[in-house]
Amino acid sequence: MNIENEIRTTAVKGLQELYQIQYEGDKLTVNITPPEFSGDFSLVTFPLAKAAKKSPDAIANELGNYVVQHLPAVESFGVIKGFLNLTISKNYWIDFLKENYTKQEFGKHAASGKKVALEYCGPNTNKPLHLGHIRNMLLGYSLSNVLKFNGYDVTRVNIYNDRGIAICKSMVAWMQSGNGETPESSGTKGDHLVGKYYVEFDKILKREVEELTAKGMEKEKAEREAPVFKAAQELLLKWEAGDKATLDLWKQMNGWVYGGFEQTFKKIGVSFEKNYYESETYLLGKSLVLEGLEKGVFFKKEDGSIWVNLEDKGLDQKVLLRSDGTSVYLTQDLGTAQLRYDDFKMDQSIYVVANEQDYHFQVLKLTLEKLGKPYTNGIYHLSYGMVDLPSGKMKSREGTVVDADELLDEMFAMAEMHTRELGKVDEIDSYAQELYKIIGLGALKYFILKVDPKKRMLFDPNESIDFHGNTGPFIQYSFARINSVLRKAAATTFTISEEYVPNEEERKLLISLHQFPATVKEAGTTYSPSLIANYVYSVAKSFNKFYTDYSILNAENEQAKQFRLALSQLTANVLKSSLGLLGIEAPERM
RNA sequence: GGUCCCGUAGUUCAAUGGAUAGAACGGAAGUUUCCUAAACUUUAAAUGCAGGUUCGAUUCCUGCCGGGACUACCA
Repeated sequence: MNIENEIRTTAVKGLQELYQIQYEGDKLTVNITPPEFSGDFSLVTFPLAKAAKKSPDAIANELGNYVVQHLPAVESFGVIKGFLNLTISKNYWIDFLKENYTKQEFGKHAASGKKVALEYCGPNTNKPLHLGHIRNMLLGYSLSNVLKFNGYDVTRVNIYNDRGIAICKSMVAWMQSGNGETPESSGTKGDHLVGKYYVEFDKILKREVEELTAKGMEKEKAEREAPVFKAAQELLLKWEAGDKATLDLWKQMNGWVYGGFEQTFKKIGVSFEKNYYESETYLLGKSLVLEGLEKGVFFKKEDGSIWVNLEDKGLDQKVLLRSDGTSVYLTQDLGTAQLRYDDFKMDQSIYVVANEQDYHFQVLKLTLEKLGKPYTNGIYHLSYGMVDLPSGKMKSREGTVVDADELLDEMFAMAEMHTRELGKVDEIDSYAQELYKIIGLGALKYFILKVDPKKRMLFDPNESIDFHGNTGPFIQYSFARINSVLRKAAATTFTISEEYVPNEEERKLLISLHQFPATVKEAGTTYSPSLIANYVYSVAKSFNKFYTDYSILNAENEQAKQFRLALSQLTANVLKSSLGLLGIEAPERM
């Protein structure tokens, strides 16, 4: 139990004994005391004034006395304008350091037995991954790490939107103008090759629409009547009918895409334990819809289409099966949800999907609820904000997407450039290529993960991602520097004296490190890796200040040296763990 | 039209209803015989507008202004 919670618990007892009032511990406000006041933690007494029928200052004094008497870790208190500032005894901090500095995984929770399935990425198979997918993947992967750290049994899953009109468009264009091009024949990455023909489809379509409108046809009609569009629709029908040639080409082109995706996943450092494919779940979805129709929770219209009515929930009627019996997006998602539950029987199912699909997920949950599915309540949509460009939303058709592979390569090149500029290559040369990747990825991942997932964020391709200041490399550098010191110390255990009195900066750093477990816990319950990013930055900053102001290896005496080495060790562990939770590697040197 | 989200320094991001709204980049000025200067120090600079609730509002409520998303028998 951390000290903050002990303060809460003790204060709750105090309120009961002093004023006979019942108060819930988590409703008490306990913060780290701002630097301009003396004390370590502050309790706000204003909200208690009414119930206790006393002034905030009087409560603060009485409660302060109570806490000091009943909680040995608290040695003194001060009261300023209704704020009760508590000072933790130095022995508490010394013991805290002693107990934890050797733990590689300080703060990690034991397994709780709770199962979580976490879906992220969810690409279409007709074009390469872009910056939007990068935010998605980084969030999903990081969150999976955080939940594991907090004791959950997490399975990472991906869902491929591998069927439908989009992939048919790429197929048609490839048949018309591909001349048998393959990734091998042209040396093009598979997903990019298929994406090229998706763009090609649009070009052909545009040309044909122009020809038709020149002959006097209206634009909307021309878009439907264009031969290439009709060909794509026919291909979709053939696919649904199980036409062998169509299925073979579909499998081949999707195979190219999966090969390409696999490379990108590896490059960015994410992975999945299980893949789902909509082509394999839509039939199950259909059967669920029919099941609902039989139960009378869905209804059929005259044209044969099947609907769910969500007007009682403040939404609309939504189609579940088209009049021709084919399935829609929602149908597939119903099937996927069921299949996943059958596979894992998980307590919670998290979907990392952009907030443009908020409405879709409301509908999905309510529809599953109508079907009476027991796993409905465990579904959580982590709705993250989209990545915008200065010009607005990214649109693949308008060519304004930031390609994932290109961005990653740019980051690696930037990392190399910065490292060379600083003249650091010589010492590390054989390790250099690996290091550029570690640093480049560190910069990119931190840049994205430090932003609150729920908020949309801006990416300006013309402004390069920083390597200085509040960035991934800053934290990586702090870690590398600590490591350098620890290497020179050439020891892994240190003798911490109970007599040692930590200075202000050491104390501040200790408090900061002490917050690590609580921070990770909160990041998990709020699904916000950004909390960890902001936290680890403050730790690194705190350490760097300490590092410049005090010498570790040449400390004024042996006591100080041993204490500082242990403090450095714990800092290194926390930095490494935090970065690891964000999916960022911590380099031993840079 | 309806539903939902967002407006914080020049820019990109922070701030469970709590003390003087924090950082970073960019701007200005400094720190290297000493553990890695991708660091550290100093400095100027912000809550869209108007009300309300509260001891206290960037945070909650209402209205307005501005931006965005969703509202397909697309996925």
